[in-house]
Amino acid sequence: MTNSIETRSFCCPDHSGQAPAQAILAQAESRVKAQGLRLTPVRRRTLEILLQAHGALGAYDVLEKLAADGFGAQPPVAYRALNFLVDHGLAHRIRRLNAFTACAHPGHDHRAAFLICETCDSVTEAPSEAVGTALGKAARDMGFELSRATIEAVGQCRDCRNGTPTQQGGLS
Amino acid sequence: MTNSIETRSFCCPDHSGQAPAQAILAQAESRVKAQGLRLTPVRRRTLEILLQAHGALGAYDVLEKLAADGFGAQPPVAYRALNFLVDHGLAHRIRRLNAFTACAHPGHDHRAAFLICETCDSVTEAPSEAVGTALGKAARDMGFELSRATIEAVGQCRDCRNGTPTQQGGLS
DNA sequence: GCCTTGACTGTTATGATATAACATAAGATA
DNA sequence: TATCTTATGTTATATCATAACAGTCAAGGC
Repeated sequence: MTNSIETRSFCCPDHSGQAPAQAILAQAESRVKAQGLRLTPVRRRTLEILLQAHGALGAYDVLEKLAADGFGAQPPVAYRALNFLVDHGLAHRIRRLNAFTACAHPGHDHRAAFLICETCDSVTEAPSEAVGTALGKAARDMGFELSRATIEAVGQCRDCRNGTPTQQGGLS
Repeated sequence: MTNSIETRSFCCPDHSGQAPAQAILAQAESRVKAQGLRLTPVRRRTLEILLQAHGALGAYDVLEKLAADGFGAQPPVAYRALNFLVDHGLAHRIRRLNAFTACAHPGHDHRAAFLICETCDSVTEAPSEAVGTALGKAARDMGFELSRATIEAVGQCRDCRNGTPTQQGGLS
């Protein structure tokens, strides 16, 4: 493996270094507090785990890491923390993978679209204003009032198309 | 329950009568045969079950009905048939619901978007050319080559917004 | 301070969804 | 019919997710 952090540019550019993750954590902390909620140790650690992962993690992967850190070792521990993060815009659920990923752009509400690479399993959040607009229109044309949407694309990421596939499924 | 078939106009208009379902089955038969494949009894019956359902059905719901008809009663029986239908464009998988629904427009390949009503659980296939185009562009801008996508919207359907909610989760 | 209250965590138990692996049967082809 | 391929059925197990309840902790009122 010759993958320096620099060669893995496609997946999670925002997470690659230490600083951005710290920044996101701090941002999450204040954002959550502003809503009168608490970023408790489990929740904070869960977010850290997601931020450190390049790609999405299953709930049981997260659970394993939480348990190793001394938190509870039963599924509800992980699911509760993950659902909290998802409910408050700090993480996303990737349904196709039965997995979760940290939100790359917390702080502003947004419709998210995900690009899932079949070769390296990376999951990238793509800007999706236009997609959301188109979907909203299609729904409205059918008399449907849209509240939220899941948009997940499967294909091949830039790096893998360029012949520099990297294994990014787990922690870095 | 006073729901005549007519009042349930939002969900699956194409499936509501007997004739369209028969037409879709016939179309499926020839389409599959043209590809050198077979629409075997389990597969055919599975498609019928999906066509008769207003809304999406879970694999175990389908399995139960198949078993009642004398087919195998173990999960792989249902999953194999369902996966066959999905792989050949005769059904769709609704990931948010862990469920399956018959394709409303078989015969032409298309990107499908689904509108899932939170009130009555109906699942409607919406035209999604524009959504697909927007998503394709967003992906291309990130160097991602898109092969297929899951687009699922959650909200409230026309009937439920108009105050005529109907229970449409299962068979008619 | 300390007590109440509500939110959070941990645990047990179970439910729901999905697939691997292998044996048998049915269709197609020569 | 012999053979090959595809499909079906079964057993067993993997994987994902939640209900329900008991104990714990933090914040605000007294």
